[in-house]
This record gives sequence, C-alpha cells and structure tokens, in this order.
Amino acid sequence: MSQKHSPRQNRLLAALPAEGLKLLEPHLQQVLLRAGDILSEPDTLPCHAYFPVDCTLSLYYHMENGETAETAMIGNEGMFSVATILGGETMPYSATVVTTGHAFRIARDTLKKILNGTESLRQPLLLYSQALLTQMEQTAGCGRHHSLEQQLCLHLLQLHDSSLSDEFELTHEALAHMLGVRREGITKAAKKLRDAGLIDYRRGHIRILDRKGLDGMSCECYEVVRKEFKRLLGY
Amino acid sequence: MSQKHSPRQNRLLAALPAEGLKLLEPHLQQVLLRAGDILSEPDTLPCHAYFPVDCTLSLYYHMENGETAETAMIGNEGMFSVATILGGETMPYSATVVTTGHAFRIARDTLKKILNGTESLRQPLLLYSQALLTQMEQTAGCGRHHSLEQQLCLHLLQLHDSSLSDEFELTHEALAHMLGVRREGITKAAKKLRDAGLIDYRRGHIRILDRKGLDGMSCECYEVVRKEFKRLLGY
DNA sequence: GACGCTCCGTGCGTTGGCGCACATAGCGTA
DNA sequence: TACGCTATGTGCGCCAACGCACGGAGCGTC
Repeated sequence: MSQKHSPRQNRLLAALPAEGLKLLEPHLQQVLLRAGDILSEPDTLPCHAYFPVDCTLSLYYHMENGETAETAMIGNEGMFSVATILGGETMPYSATVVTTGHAFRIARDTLKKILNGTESLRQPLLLYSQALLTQMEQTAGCGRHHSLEQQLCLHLLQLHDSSLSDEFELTHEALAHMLGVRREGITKAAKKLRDAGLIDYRRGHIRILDRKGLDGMSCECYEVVRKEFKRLLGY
Repeated sequence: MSQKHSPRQNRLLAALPAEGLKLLEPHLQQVLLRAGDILSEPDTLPCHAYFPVDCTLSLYYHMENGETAETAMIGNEGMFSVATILGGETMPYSATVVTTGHAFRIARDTLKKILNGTESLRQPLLLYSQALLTQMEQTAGCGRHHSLEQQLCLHLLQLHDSSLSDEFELTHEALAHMLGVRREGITKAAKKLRDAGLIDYRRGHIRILDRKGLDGMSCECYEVVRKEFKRLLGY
C-alpha cells in the first residue's frame, strides 16, 4: 500500500472534539479498501466501524426481484455504520466499497465502549446520523424527480468530494448500479457530460474537468445536503 | 372532538420503559390534528413533538421545481420529529397532517430536558430513529423500483396500521401527493384495487376491505419495515 | 332545488428509461 | 502479436407514467 494518512483526513473524525478524538485514536487502524470489497452483508453484525479517507462506500438495499438500490454513498464526510451509534447494531443493507482507497477502522465493541463513557463524542455522531438521514432522503427524492443526467452530476460531485484527486476509478456499470439504472443509460448521460467538456473518461476511469460546470448542471440536491452537513457538523 | 385517548395508544410511547413514560405523561397533551394542518415548515423549529394516536403525518421535501416528495409517513408507530432526539433541531422537510385524528404532543424544551436526564428514554428513541431511517430508505427504494400499484398497496397498509378503523378520509389527490405521482395515476391504480375487491372508496373516503389481499399484492417493503420495527422496538 | 366547488373517470399523444442485441475498443497476459 | 475478457457505443421496439383536456358525479350551501 502506501502513505500514512491522518484520521483528521476524515472530516467527521476531524469534527470531533479534540479530547474525544484522542480516546479513539489509539484504536484507529488504517486499512486499504478495494472496490468490490464487501464490508457488511444485510442484517449482519459488522466487526468494525469505518471512517473513509479517500475511498467511497455505498449502502445497497437488495430487492427481492434482484435489483439493488443505493441508499447512501459514504466518503470522507462520514462513517459506516450509524447503526452502531444509534444502537440497533445491524441494518437491512449491505455496505460495499465502490472506489478503492484508505479508511480508518475501529472495532465495534471498542467504539461502543468509548461512546458510552464519553458524552462529547456521542452528540456529534448523532448529528452525523441526522445529516446522513437528510442525505439519504435527498438522494431518494432526487432519484424520483430529477433526470438521470442530473443524478449523475450529483453522484460525480459527491465522489469528487470524497476522493483526494480529480480522477477516480469507476465503470459505467458501477455507476448504473449506484443510481439504480441501466448501464446504457449511464453511457448516454456520461457522453453528454463529456461532450459538454465537464468530465472525461476512459475504460474504468473518470476525471472531473469542470467542477463548476457539473455543479451548474446538477440539481439543488447537492447544495441542500452540503448545507445540512455544514449546519450540523461545521464542514 | 371527542373521547379521551391514552398515550399508550401510540406504540412508540407504549414501548418506552414504564418509569420513563411516567416522567413524560404529565406533559403530554391530547390534541386534534386536522388533515391539511402544517405542523412545521422546512428548516424551522417546531414548538412541539407529536405522538400520533389515530392520525397520520407526512414529511415532505419541497423540490425547487415545485414538486414534492414524501420522505416518511408517520402514524401511531412513531413520532415527529426525530431531529429533537438526534439534536439537530430542524430538518429540511415540512410536516403536514394527511389524515385527521388525535395525537399527544409535548413541548420541545420539556422533552429535551427530560431526555437529557433519562438514559432509559433516550435509547429507545434512538432505536426509533434507526427504524425510521430504514422506513425512509425502504419507501425510497420502493418508489424507485416498484410499480405504482404496489406502492399504493404499501401506503394503504401503512395508513390502515395507523388508523383505528378500516376507513379513513383521503383523496386521490392527497395520495398522489404522497407517492409523488399524478392524481390520474392513483385513480387508475385505485380502480384496479377496487375491481379486485381489496378496497372501496367514494369521494374522499377509502375503506380497506381485504387487508390480506392488499398484503399479497404489495411488494416486500411492508414486511421489511415491519420486521425492523419489531426487531428494534418490539412492536 | 339550483349552484358551485371539489373530486373522480377517461382518452390521447409524448417521453424517459427499459430490455435486448450486437458492434467496437482498451488492456492484461501468454 | 494474438487472444480473451471486460468496458463502452448504439440501435430498436416497448411500456409506465406524464401532461393536458374535458366530462361527470358527489356533496355542502344558500
């Protein structure tokens, strides 16, 4: 692997009060997560909580008919899984890695023990849960009422935010999976964005060329979520 | 209005530990909520928290283009608003009453004060937050991948659960608003359910005739959410 | 009992995304 | 350099839901 990262590169960890973070730090272990890795199956107890640095996770609900729906994308603004924070332990979603990168992880039991004794850590993590709730709902509303193209912009912006560079590895297929649409639909929409000079891509790689432009073509959803993270956690 | 209800008719309140509920009870006030009432505007601080008995609330996100998307329906299995529990105070959604009925309310400040001093109340309410999160995501995935007819079944089942009778007052227009579709689409789907003998309706009233049948025609979403409420809160 | 408002019923052309089928093109590997 | 695998490009028919338009029916009110 690679260089050593700081836990503060995860914005949620960085937003925690210093004395609280100190309690967590000895237990945080840097790991490399590879695209396709499965962190947790639906309704099963994950061993660790993860705080991404430059990778991206995605939570998928698996429908009975075999389709999947992304419920949230999690990058360096967040963590997996809030079920540990809220107390329910498991959730009916799987967590998988969509872009390769690093994260810090901590054993679930350790995190719970520290949280129970430390009020100053609990509150910001509950606020994160609320921010995530808003993000999930916004993504859901977006998927319902906005065009595929706008949704693609939104996802690319979020991916860009949680990657440390302008380029990340991701296939049209994977994006289709995330948005809950066909691969061909992504190809079509991506071509449009490329023709407009906003992005470029080649076989499994996507590069952001004009972030402002993406922002302009995207719907309001990105801003709404960003503002809510800022309000609740100060990002 | 009407008869006097017991706070325990709200299933969330009933699931709280007895000694905790006792602390809340003196502050719970029974109110009548009428369809169309607005409990809270987006991003504003609601004065009270509400625990429905036989009314139904709905949270709507208002899109820039004027469309609305329901993010959650809340009946006697839940409460409004979890933002008070999680600490963020406001949310970017409006809360409106969709079916007339009764609820218990408590002043936000009072609730917060009691929660802060009472660990035994906090935990179950956090578990409710998690259950709500699952419900929201399931509804979202459903809206994405299941037919309008199935979604209608899901909503009718949920409405039935939180009403104390087989009939409730609701127009096609209101249902369309909830599902984020056209009124005509609801008329068409509702007619199909009526032809199948599952429901009956007339000008603003809907009656459930065959709940089992509705369940069968609905998607898995209802069961998934029900199970999660049972697991987390024991309903 | 006539009026008016709201709610429900229905038809018609449009459209975004689906399902399928197949062509082409990058990239690792032997 | 040839092969094979996977990713991307594109065409075509299909269908659910949309937007619009208007008819008709329940129900309160004066």
